[in-house]
Amino acid sequence: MTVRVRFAPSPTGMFHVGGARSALQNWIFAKQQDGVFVLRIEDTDAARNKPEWTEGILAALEWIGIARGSYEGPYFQSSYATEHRAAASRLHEAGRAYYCDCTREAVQARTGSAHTGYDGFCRDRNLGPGAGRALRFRTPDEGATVVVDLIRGEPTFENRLIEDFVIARSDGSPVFLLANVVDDMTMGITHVVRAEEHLPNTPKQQLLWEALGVKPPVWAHVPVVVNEKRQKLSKRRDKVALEAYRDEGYLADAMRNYLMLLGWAPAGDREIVPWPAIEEEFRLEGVNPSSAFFDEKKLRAFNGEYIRALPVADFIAACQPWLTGTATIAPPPWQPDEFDAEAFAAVAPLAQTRIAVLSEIVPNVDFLFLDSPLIDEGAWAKAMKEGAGDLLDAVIAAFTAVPSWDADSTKSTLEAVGAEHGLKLGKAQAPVRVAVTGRRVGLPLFESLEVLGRERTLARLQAARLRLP
RNA sequence: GCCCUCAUCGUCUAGCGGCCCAGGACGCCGCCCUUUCAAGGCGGUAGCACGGGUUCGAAUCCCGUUGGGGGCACCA
Repeated sequence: MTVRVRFAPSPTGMFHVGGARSALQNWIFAKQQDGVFVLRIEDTDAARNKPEWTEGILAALEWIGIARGSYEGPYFQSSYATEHRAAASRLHEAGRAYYCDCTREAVQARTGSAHTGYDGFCRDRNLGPGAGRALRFRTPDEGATVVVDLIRGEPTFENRLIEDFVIARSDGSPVFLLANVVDDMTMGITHVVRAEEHLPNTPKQQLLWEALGVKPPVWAHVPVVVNEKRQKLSKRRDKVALEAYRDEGYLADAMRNYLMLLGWAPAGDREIVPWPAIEEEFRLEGVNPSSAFFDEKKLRAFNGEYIRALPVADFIAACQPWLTGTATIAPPPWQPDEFDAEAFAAVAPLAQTRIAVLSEIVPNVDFLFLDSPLIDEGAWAKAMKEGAGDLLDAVIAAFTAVPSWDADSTKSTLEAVGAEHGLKLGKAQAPVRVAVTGRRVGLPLFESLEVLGRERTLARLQAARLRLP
């Protein structure tokens, strides 16, 4: 029997990083088992559904390495309504489900609590279908349901504590618990790898599989990804959109590597691991059952490593979206025709070790493509202390006279000028850096000056000098 | 409240009875290198939640406590 797994997101307009992790885990598991990865869009909730959301899911999956065409689907839950309803009536006909006309208020009035579940009031009233009547699954009164889980062993649930839950609403439409099971059945799913938050649903679903006469799948509930407060990552309060990370300049390779290390570690003291090795070594059984904090600091470190490992040409190519702007990435501050690819290429290797996310490329190189640099006033105040004017005058004169405009020459020139003013190079370069780049920190100064050119350098130095007393 | 579940440095983890007075990584802190900042190199900081067992021996097994998380809809 071939292994079939599925990833079944509901379209919400953004792709949750936790979802990306589940998708990746499913994907790898399928690949290792020579199985099939099925994508199913759970679009039955109209409120959570827009056609373009689906495109977003496909694009996000593609970005992290799950390309369209390499998996089965996407299927849409909404197009299986017939199967869902058929299953519901089969369950009813078999006496495994019954109609119930209790309102939530009525149940609460009887049980006196909002959280004790349904009390089985309509179990034996033999109601037929009708307006205001939902279909409930009759759960066993005795015994226990044992969930076989690759990560958690065998969580066991006492059947008598499982309420008679609704499987079809009073308008006849199936509820998630049922639709999800029926879809998995019709798609021949053998292993369900999903987030731990679904564990409490599992006994109910397993009961449904059994009632429908099909052997339940093997489950694997991976731990949830949490925020710094150890709560499940939520789209409302946390940064969870994969797209947001992508647009900030996280590399897909770094992201997927990091995501896979949440709850799992390869053998040996390794963390940055090539994707093929992860695909080979990952084991669902080896996933740590406790929740994992999504640490953006560590993600950044990973990303920096991946950026530095890029051949320069690839690094330059990877920077393009931030150099031009895209539909979702803001354009840089310079005019498009002011961009000079040659100058950028000259400076790219210097930037490569200095940024952790690609979007940081912009503030590092903007001074090259702007008429005048964006001056950081804080940096200006700090660098332009008394004596800066004199120093700049001397630098302007010396730079004007330097025979050859290259990094070595400007460096030794500034060194000499600085010495005359009793300043070491570290101090002397500060005012020049701010005058030319607008910032206190940045790429190596003299290399930057070389690329900028003598005229533009001098012009900026003079402009800065004019601002000084 | 009920059900389920989890528990090694701040964080992600290695460890699956002796190799561990617990290893790696991120972070943080020093030092070196150095034209700023990075990168790189070197060093440091910090942990087996607690209490009982089991065992010659426990981070590793069992029980309990505490703490955290998830779930309890005619949402998915």
